[in-house]
Amino acid sequence: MARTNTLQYMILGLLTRQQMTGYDIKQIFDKEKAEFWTAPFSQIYPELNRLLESNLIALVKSNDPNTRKKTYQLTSTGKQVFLDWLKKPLDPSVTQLNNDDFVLRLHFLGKDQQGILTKLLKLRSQTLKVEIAQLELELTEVTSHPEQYGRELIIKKELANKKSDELLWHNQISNFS
Amino acid sequence: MARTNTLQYMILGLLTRQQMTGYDIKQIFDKEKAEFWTAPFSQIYPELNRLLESNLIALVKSNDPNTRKKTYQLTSTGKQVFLDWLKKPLDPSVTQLNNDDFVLRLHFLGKDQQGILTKLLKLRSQTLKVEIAQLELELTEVTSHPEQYGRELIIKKELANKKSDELLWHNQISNFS
DNA sequence: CACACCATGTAAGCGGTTACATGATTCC
DNA sequence: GGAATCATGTAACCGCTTACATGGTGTG
Repeated sequence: MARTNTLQYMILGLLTRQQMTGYDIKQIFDKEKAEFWTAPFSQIYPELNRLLESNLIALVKSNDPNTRKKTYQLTSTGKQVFLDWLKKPLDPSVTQLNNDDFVLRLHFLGKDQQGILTKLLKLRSQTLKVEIAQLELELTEVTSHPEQYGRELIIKKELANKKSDELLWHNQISNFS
Repeated sequence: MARTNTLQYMILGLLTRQQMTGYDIKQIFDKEKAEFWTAPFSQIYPELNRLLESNLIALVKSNDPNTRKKTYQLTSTGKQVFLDWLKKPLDPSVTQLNNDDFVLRLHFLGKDQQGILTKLLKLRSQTLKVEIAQLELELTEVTSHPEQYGRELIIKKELANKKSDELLWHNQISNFS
């Protein structure tokens, strides 16, 4: 899924909710895994140290001196970097939004950010329409090849999913306005 | 997506259709990309040489001596290795089948392999039912957290997709019997 | 006192991406 | 004759997985 260090933004995103340890982050990844993301400790801890190094997060001073726990919080730079990432698809130069990038961002949006939310839904909806048109074409082609029956089923499945998604986001947008 | 050298099986699968060059394989990957798979030349060519080394594929002797083209065909060992991979989820010890593994296999199944096809559809359908039940639970939990509105939408989307898939495979199985 | 869980890491290896390199053939 | 396409590779890098390593805390 990942291309440009997605884990970094997932961690920053979780830290916008509240301060956490690496262990806490792993718990949340595991719990919310099915919908979007997972990562092992061997990826999380080094990443936290890199984020610390580049001042996107900072250690929370503990009042308990005998704990090994390292609790992290966002710095103001970190907040900004996360927000920039969140809004990146809304840049005018970006004309499409794939499912992974979409879901990753959606995960961190609440009803309070309805502006960004609506724009992302619209962009994703638009991308889906293009993809649906493309798949309709592929479907008409593949039905003339009975030996590719499995592939035909895959296209039908993908089409059904994308149509269902498009309808869901469309209705969501209507709810807001 | 891949865990245990999936590319290897994709190449073998394509070569069950007909003999091909590495260049041909890339073309097909690009054309059928949306549904399942893609790979750059830098991955394909080394993989072909590895497959050649382990005698799963063989060079087709060319009657044109001045071409650089290398056309490959499956060996009998290669055919067997591919079939074993295709049927692996049908092993009694395997009780679930994720979407990636399912789609990858489905892609190479025609109406002539209805036996394997039906079994794979049933296994996938069964896995989906479990995942749907899990997501229903998560949905009731998340609705009490209005700040996680985005996550709620993701769960709704995933639920709709999985229910749609389950219905599609269910109907497919009925068609066959 | 054992077992589960809390808590933080390092090392090796592999699959996949991006960039680089080379040269033939075909079509306008 | 230039551009697109055919055709086959190598090298460097990076993210991710698996395995390994260590030790504290809480509960039955």
